[in-house]
Amino acid sequence: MDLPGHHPQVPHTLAHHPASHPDHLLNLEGSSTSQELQPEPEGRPESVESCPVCGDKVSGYHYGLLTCESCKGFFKRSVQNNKHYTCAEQQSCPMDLSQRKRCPSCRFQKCLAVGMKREAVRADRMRGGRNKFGPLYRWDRQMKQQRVNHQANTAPHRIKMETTQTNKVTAPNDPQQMSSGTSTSMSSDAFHQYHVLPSSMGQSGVSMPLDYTMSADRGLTSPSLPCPGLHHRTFPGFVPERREMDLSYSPPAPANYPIHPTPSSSLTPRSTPASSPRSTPRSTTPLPQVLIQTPDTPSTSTITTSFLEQLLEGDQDESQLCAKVLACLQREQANRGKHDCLNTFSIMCKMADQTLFGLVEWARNAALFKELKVEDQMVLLQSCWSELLVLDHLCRQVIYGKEGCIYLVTGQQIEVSTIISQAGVTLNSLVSRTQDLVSKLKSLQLDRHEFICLKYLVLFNPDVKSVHGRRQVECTQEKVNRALMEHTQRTNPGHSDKFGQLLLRLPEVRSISLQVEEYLYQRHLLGDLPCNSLLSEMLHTKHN
DNA sequence: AGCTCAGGGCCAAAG
DNA sequence: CTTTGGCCCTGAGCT
Repeated sequence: MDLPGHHPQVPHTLAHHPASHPDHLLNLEGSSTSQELQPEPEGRPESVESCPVCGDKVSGYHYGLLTCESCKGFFKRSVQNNKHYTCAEQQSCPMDLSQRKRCPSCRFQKCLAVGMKREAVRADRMRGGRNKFGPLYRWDRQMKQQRVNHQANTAPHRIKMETTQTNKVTAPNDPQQMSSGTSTSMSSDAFHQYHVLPSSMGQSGVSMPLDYTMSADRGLTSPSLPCPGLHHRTFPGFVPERREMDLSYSPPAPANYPIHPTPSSSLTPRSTPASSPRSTPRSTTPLPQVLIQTPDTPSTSTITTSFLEQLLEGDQDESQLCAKVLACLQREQANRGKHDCLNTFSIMCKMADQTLFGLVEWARNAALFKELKVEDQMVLLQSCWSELLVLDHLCRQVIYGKEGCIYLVTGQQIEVSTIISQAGVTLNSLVSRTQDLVSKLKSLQLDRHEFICLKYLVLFNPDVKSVHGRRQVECTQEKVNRALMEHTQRTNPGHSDKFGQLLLRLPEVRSISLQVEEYLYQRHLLGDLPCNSLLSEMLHTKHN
C-alpha cells in the first residue's frame, strides 16, 4: 500500500529546489519565518521525521502533530466511532511499524500520549478548510526549524563573519534618509563603549569568530529593553543618532558548547546544559503529586519545595538560549554576506524573537500548561508574551547584570549611561522604568524559584478573555501563588512582606510590556519590524 | 484567483 | 465480517 513517492503531501516537499524556490530568498531578508522553514528539503520536518506513534514516515500534521497517514486514519476512526479498546496485555505493548496493528488500545493510548488531539477530529465531519490549530502548527514548525538550525550551527565547522562599517539603511525618523535610502558611513564613537566582557563567551581561547560592526543609524537601539530592539519613538525635532555599534562575539567552538557566559564569578553561576536539570526537556509525566495534596499535609514545606523544583525543571537554560541566539545571528549574517549588514534594530528583534521562541517552547513543555486546551494555550500565550519577555529580561538582569549595565541574552553587557545619553524619549522611559524595576527586584533578592513563579502567574491568567478552562487556569494560578507565598516565607523569615512586594511588581511589568508592544507596533507600522517573525505574529494577533 | 495543507471519505487489501 | 492505510477530495486561510 505504501507506494513509493506516493504521498500526496510529501512529494512536493522533496522536489523543492532550495536555490530556485522563492521562499529561499526570505533567508536573505533575514527573517525567521514560517515560510522559510517549509521549502528546504532538510528544513521540512515531515520529510525526515518519523511518526511519534509507530515510527512510520510522517505525511504531515494530523490532529495536533506530525504523524503518518496510517496513525492519522486510525486516530480519526477511533474518535469518530467513539472506540473503547482494551489491552489484552499490561497496556505496554510495543508500538512500531510492524506491531502497530496488534493492539489498538495501546496504539490509541500512545496517540493521546504523544499529543494527538481528540478535539481536532471534527464533530460535524466537515471536510476541508483549516482548523483552529494553524498557529500551533506554525509554532511547532518554527521550533523544529530552530532545533535543526541549531544543530547545523553547532556542526564542526566554523563561520567567520565580518561586516563592513557601512550599512544601507535609512533612519526612520529622518524623512530625507527614508526617501533616499542613502547609505551612511559610520565612525567610531560611543557605541564602542559597548562592553564585551572577556569572560562572557569564549572558553579556552577557542572561538568561532563572529564580529558584528554595524551601524545603528536607525537611531539608538537599546538592547537593554525587555524586548530588545526598542528604539526611541519618533517625535518632533528628533535628530537620528548615527552610531556604530560593535558587538564582538567570541562564542566557543562546538567542542566547548555549551556556552557558559558567566560575567562574574561572584554572580550566581549559570548552569550548563550538561549539568542543569533545566536543560533537559520537562517530562510528560502527569500532574506532580504535590499538586494534589492538601495544604495541611504534614510536609507542606517539602511539598512546596518539590513543586517549585518541578516548575524550575522546565525552565529555559540560559546558556542554551544564548547559544541559540548567537547561532541565529550568525546564520542571519552569513545569509546576507559582507555588504549587507544587519542593522542594530534587526539584531535586537532577532534576539527578542529567539527569546520569545524559547518562552513559547518553555510554556508548551510545561506539564501544567499542556493540560490546558490548545485554544486556551494559544490565547494565554498571545496575551502574555510581552510580559514574559519583560520578566525574562528582568530575571537576566537580577541574576547576571552588573550595576549600571544591561546584560543581553547573548552574554554581552551595555552601560545604561551610554543608552540614556543617546536614546530618545520612549527608549529612555523604558530603560529607566526597567532599570528601576531591576533595582527593586535586586533589593528584594529574588531567586530563580520566585522568578519562575512570577512567570507562571503571568502565564496562567484567568482574566484573559475567551479562555474556556478558566477554572483550571485559576486553579493553577492559585497553586503557584500559594507555593510562592510559602517559599518566600520559608526562605525569608525576616522579610515577612516579600511575597506582597513581589506581587506588587507585576502591574509595572504589565505596564512596561504594554509600552514595549506599543513601541514595537509603531516600528512595525514604519516597516522596521522584520515580518514573519514570531514577534510580529504575536503583535498582529493582538492588534487584529 | 490560485495555492496550501489538514481534515474527511473512499475503498482495496489485510486480518 | 471488521479494520487498516493509501489515496483523493474538500475548503478555509493565506499569498
